[in-house]
Amino acid sequence: MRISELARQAGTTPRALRYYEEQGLLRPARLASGYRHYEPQAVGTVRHIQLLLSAGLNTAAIAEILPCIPDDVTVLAPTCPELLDALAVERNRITTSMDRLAAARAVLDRLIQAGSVRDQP
Amino acid sequence: MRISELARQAGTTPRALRYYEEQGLLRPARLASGYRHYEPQAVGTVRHIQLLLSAGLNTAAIAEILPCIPDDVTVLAPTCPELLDALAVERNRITTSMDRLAAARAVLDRLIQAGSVRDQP
DNA sequence: CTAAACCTTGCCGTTGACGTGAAGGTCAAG
DNA sequence: CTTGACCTTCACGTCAACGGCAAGGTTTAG
Repeated sequence: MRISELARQAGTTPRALRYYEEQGLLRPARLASGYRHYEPQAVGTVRHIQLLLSAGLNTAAIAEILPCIPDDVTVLAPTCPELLDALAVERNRITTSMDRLAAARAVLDRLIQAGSVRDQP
Repeated sequence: MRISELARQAGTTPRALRYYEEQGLLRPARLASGYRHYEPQAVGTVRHIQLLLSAGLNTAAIAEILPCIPDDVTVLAPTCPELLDALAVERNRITTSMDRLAAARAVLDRLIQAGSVRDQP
């Protein structure tokens, strides 16, 4: 498939896909015309990228982790053991972020609570 | 207290505090010399700002919400009812972020699991 | 065969929360 | 009274993940 089709199926833009390639996250084949050619499994790969990006990982971290994520999401292939540390680091980062989000949400919850109670004294 | 002392106590930098003021989050008094003068409670305010920033709120949203957060965190003063919508919007944003983080962490967990199992077949 | 709809590389623009000097005023210690 | 550690206001720089546009090549429908 070509870049626009992949973008459509993965819910992103061609520009983003070229950026991912520039960052070493994707390595599409090239047609004789110079056009990028993607395998169907690239859809899943891009979805993984987006997921990890939305979790606050940067492209460098994803580039390190991505090779360990198998094409078939349901079958976890033997991953790279030497990356366990990196994985743990990112896992901890995510947990820390979640804790901060929970704390911030608690503050908002208390404000919402106080505001709502005011309407029903 | 002056700006560097506040920065120290709140765990940030003078530059950030000036930025917060520029964005309308802080309104310190001024000495005759032109120096900014902060009340001790500003420490808590800055901590709230940092918390909300780390939760993904931007300074505009915080500027809207911050006036509703009382100095004494344990005593929730009557808040501004007209901001309940804005509060709910941010709350939902946070919840969405937490969900994404959880999903990403689950992916990492499965990779870590697969990697660890490999060492104990 | 031509026009529309793709694709390519290249390169500058954007957004948010600051960092980093520069040029100068202020204050406490010796 | 001077030195050094503060402080002030500009104002430009940074970083990440793209957006957008230009100038050109390719493919496909009619």
